[in-house]
Amino acid sequence: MLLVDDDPTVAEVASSYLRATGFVVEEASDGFAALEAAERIAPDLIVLDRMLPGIDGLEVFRRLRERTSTPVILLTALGSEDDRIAGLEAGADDYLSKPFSTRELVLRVQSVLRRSIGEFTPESVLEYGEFRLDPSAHVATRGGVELTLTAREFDLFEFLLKHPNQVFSREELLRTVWGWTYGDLSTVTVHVRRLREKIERDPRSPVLLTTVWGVGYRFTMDGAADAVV
Amino acid sequence: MLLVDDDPTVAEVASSYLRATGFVVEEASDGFAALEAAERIAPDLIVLDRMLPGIDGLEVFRRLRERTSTPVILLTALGSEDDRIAGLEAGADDYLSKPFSTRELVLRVQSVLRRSIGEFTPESVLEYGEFRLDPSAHVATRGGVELTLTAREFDLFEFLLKHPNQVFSREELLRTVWGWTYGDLSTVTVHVRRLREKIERDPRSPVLLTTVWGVGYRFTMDGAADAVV
DNA sequence: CGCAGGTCTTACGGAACGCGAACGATTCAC
DNA sequence: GTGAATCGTTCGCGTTCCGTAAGACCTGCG
Repeated sequence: MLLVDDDPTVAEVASSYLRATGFVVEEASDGFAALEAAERIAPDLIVLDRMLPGIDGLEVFRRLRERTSTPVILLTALGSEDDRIAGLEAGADDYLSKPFSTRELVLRVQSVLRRSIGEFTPESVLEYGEFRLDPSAHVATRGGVELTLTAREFDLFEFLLKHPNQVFSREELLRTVWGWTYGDLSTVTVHVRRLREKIERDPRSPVLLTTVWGVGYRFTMDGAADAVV
Repeated sequence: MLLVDDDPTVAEVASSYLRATGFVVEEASDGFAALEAAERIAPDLIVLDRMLPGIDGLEVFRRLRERTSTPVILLTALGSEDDRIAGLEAGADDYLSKPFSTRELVLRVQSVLRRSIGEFTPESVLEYGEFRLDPSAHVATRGGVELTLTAREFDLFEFLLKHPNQVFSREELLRTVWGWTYGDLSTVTVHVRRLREKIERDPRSPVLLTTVWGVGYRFTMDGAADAVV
């Protein structure tokens, strides 16, 4: 997969998450590099920012279309419906407006790939200890017992499971899981609490989803039943 | 393949994309040229715009049907006027509403061709648990008992049966089952409700076709007769 | 021990969402 | 032409979820 975005932050967050999902991601930061890379690696999918230095994203898109039929997801700064229509008319396969959550991006990517290639997508089921999480079915279980998570809780849990033993600040979580660039950090706090309520044996003293004081949160599997994959 | 559209932009983008995919594409920009070309080159598939100068697309379609059984994909401008999509369902092999992504078009083209070639392979019957669904005969049964589904309900059910244990957003269903690029999402809601009315033991508390709050719908077979997978 | 900043808990209002029912419009069968 | 059937839409209602605010609690440090 080829990811084209001139904003290093967006590129880094998005690509790391896509990689964690199982995709092989190549990056490009401008139009020329994008065209060159598309030629070189022949990706099965291209995520393309509309606003690019040098050649405009749409122009890059047109040139791509001249020689290949690779699916393209278009990213744009402002999410107006007009842009969406324009993008679709130009032939983009899908469309996403910034800022977007990583979940949204992965969903679109999978949807497009599912349509173009078939059933296969790298992310099938996520397993970690006694936890099992199936994003496509949106089902989470602990030891076979289903956990009823809300959409946000599911996203948060999914992200943490994909990046275990790693500390994330509230800002980071807000950016990657929520897709916000700013916002009330207590939103994260509360959702972490609610998630704990559902996955921890004793939510009062968390073992899995722990607080790293002054830094953020971390998901770990310390428990005895650590038959990790 | 014959592509008929009076809009040069659409024709150019679509045809170049189809060619990049590997099809041999002939173009026509009005009804007469379309009929003439259809006669001359005997294409294996025709993509036909509904709105055409001179003879209307529908009229072209009827005349085509008089002398040949070439598969036809109809392009319609949604919302522009009273579209008789429902009535065309019987006649056209598929239809797509503008604006559409070119990839969507390619997918439909491939699907139609696959169908027209493998038309006589009787193993297109879909079975899942106690459900049995025969797309070619348009008959659905549950435990041998026939379910009287409408066209839309059948399409929806067919899609869900083909992709069990997977969540689909309303938007996704609208695009894949209805062939719309955008539209009223409550359309999906209502049809899901109607379908539930016919396949669920207790439609009030669905077991098979469940709602995933904030995400979409999912078809699952939890029931006892689960000899699947 | 007391303070300050960070974290947890609870509660609440608004918004989003899904559901049900019903209504025209249209089509098809007779 | 008439009536039944299908389909897409609309509206009101109840529910669920989410984000924020406010206070209590905890941790680290002087």
